[in-house]
Amino acid sequence: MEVSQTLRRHFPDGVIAASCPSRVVLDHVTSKWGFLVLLALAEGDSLRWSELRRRVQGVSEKMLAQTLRTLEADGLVARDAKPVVPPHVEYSLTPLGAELAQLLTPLMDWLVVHAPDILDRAG
Amino acid sequence: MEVSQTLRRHFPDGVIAASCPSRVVLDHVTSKWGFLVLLALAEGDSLRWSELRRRVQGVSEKMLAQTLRTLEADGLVARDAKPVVPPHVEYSLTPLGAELAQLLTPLMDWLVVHAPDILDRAG
DNA sequence: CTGTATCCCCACCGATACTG
DNA sequence: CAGTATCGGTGGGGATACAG
Repeated sequence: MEVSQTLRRHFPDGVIAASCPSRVVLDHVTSKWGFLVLLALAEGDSLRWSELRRRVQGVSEKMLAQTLRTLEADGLVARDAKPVVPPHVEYSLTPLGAELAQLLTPLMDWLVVHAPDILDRAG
Repeated sequence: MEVSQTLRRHFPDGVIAASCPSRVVLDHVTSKWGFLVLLALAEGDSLRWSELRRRVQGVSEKMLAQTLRTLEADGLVARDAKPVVPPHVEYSLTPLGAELAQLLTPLMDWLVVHAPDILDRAG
């Protein structure tokens, strides 16, 4: 197996610099809830706040808000607040976020399929 | 965009259960250093402890050891300690780990390419 | 060279209460 | 409905010293 040409081009010696900007985004994506929020939106549908809370099981209001704000600031998630009462807010992936989510989905697939074996072995 | 058939089959309602075993493995892979350690080994070469420390910039001895033990217990990383003095230990991906790493590499590619834009926008 | 052992902090996160 | 504000604990993780 080989790492990609892209990575080789950026890091010929195989070292990803601690100062590399990708570390920051990696932290966002691999944050406790970032991955699951992006995945929940990966179907392409807009989801309401309450629907997101339901799908990302276990997330608290605080962490959902924080995660959504981070991902929105990163340009990965779009927030659409309709000016009605009671409030109605929809979240969806931006084109950039959709690109990213396409890479996350096969990873989650693999984890779902192999997790039982892995945990059996690990005890 | 659509989530994969695999995810749909496991979670028809789009909800990944909080109790799903994949959450545990997801935590290992998305842990602060798990992703980078797997990536460092993704070239396929065996790496020595000291080489890993060099490539995964910023990791402490404690966290490298802990991460490697977790990944080894998960069957993703193989540890080969040669009975010589001074000690000589090599780490590599298992076939399972190599499968996983193949999904991680394109993700890191994407992050490296897009991180600058994302951070510019996010400030 | 390849780790373990220990101390300790603080940032993450959950729980709860409250608001437009 | 869709959040914000605040408090408190907890364990992840860094620093250091030590060991086989």
